[in-house]
Order: sequence, then C-alpha cells, then structure tokens
Amino acid sequence: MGKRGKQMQREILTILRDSKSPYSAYTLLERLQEIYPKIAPPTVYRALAALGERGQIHRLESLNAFVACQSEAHHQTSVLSICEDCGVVEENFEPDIFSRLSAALRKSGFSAQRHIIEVNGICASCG
Amino acid sequence: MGKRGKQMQREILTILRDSKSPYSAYTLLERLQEIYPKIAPPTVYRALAALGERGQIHRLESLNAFVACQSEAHHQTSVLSICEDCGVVEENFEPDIFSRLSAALRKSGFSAQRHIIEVNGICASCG
DNA sequence: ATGTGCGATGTTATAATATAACTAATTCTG
DNA sequence: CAGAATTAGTTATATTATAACATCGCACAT
Repeated sequence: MGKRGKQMQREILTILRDSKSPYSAYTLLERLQEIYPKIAPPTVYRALAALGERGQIHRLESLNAFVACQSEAHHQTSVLSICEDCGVVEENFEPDIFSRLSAALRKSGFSAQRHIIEVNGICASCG
Repeated sequence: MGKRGKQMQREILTILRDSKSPYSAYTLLERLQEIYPKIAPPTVYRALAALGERGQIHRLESLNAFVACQSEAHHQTSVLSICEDCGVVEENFEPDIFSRLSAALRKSGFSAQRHIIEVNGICASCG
C-alpha cells in the first residue's frame, strides 16, 4: 500500500467516523472529490476494500453502504442495527448469537466462515 | 395484479425452484426473454417485488440475487447459508436465534422489524 | 353496451453501484 | 542504477435498480 492509498483510507475513515449513518461509495467519492477533484470510483473502492479487510469499516449489504467500525479495540463481527426512521446504524456485539448460529448450521454440515447480520427496525431515540 | 404479472411470477418461481443457486434479476430476465423476448427490467423487478412481499422468494442481500423460498409456510424469516464453493443456498429455520437477536437489541431500546441473516461458508457436500 | 377511471403493464431512459483492463508512477531489491 | 513488482490513475464498461410516462384492459356506473 502506497502513500496515496493510505491517505484515501484515512480520509474515508474520518468521514465515516464523523457520521453515524452509512455512506454509499459514490457519496464518499463526492466528498473526497472536494479535496481531490480528479479521483475516480476505483480509488474509493480500493480504499474501501482495504479498510474492510482490516475490519475498520463494515459494509451494510442491505443498503450497499458503509459505516466506520465503532469498536476501536475488537474489530470483531457484529450485529448491525439500522433505524428505518433516522438511518442511524449501531454496532452490537453479540458473540453468543454468532456461536449459536455457527453451531446450528454445523448440525447440517455447514461450516460457517462469515456472518452477516443486519436488523432493520426503530432505534431507541425514534421509538 | 393482472394476468401477465401473475404469469411472470409463476415463471420466475419455476426457474428459481429448479435451481438451488441464486439467480440475479438480470439472469432471470435473460431466461424470461427466451419465452417473452421483449420484456424489460421493470417487469422482472415488479414480479420479484410481488413474490418477495408474499415471502415466496428471498433476496440475498450480500449477492444481489434471489432464491425460491424452500418452506411451505412462507413468511418465516430464515437463516440463509451460502456455500462459497458450489454456490448452493440453503434455508435454515432458527426461530430461537431471531428471538434472541430481537431480545438482545431490545435491551438497547431497538425495536427489530426485519432480520437479515446470511452466512457464507462451506456446505456439507463441499466440506 | 358504452364510456370512464384506475390499477397493471409496457417502454424508454437513466440512475446508482461496481469492476475490468490497461497505463503510469512508485518503490523495492539486487 | 536497472529491472521487477506493486500501487495508483484512467478509461471504459458491466451490473443492478428505478423513475417517468404511455398504454392497455377491466370493473363498474350509467
């Protein structure tokens, strides 16, 4: 990873951390273009891929969007709750659920590698 | 819903039921165009939306693709396991997991409405 | 039976998301 | 420094999804 790539990743992480709501890749692109007017989609997607591999961001599969990982410490898989009203995404650590899920699937011979858990609903402030 | 819409939905269900692996909307479109050469994306997306509302198909958010619901009693949310090797998707009924998940989130004041659980891994036959 | 109103379908165009393929720059190593 | 290897830039295009409007067809009141 070169200088430029790391810089992009830092910028993206800063943008995402300043927001509790997810950003799409193209909205990030627009934000980044305020500073680096000429960057193109692959730049953003490469940075997002690198951040994702290191667990510093989470991709919301149901929204095609990204949030910063809220747990500086763990970078572990988490349950993402999405408020349908205000759009806020929270990270919930429920290791018990993941292990139960793996165990349940193992009974049918399935070996779990990556868990995606996203829950839509209404958050505490909106409810 | 008119005749044509129902017909499309039946065709799509037939295609999906004949396959254990997911189909993208555009792959379905190609298949349908073998019979109805002129149909356009909105036709497919409308049929998929109707089938989804009735719980007859599931959308795999992490793949942007669709599978037929495998259970007779529709509208049960399920855990979808996705084999990364052969692509087979299985539906697993784990009501306990969903209720635990809702309960866990309720503790932080979040009221769960829709659960998305997709698990990538290796299936029994491939493992 | 006829017009008319409304929901379903058809059609065109385009938006939004993502990646392939290639070129240029950089940096690593001997 | 030369050459190899990795990273970043660029262009183009693939893939997924929906907006917007036209048209059809049927239920229903007249």
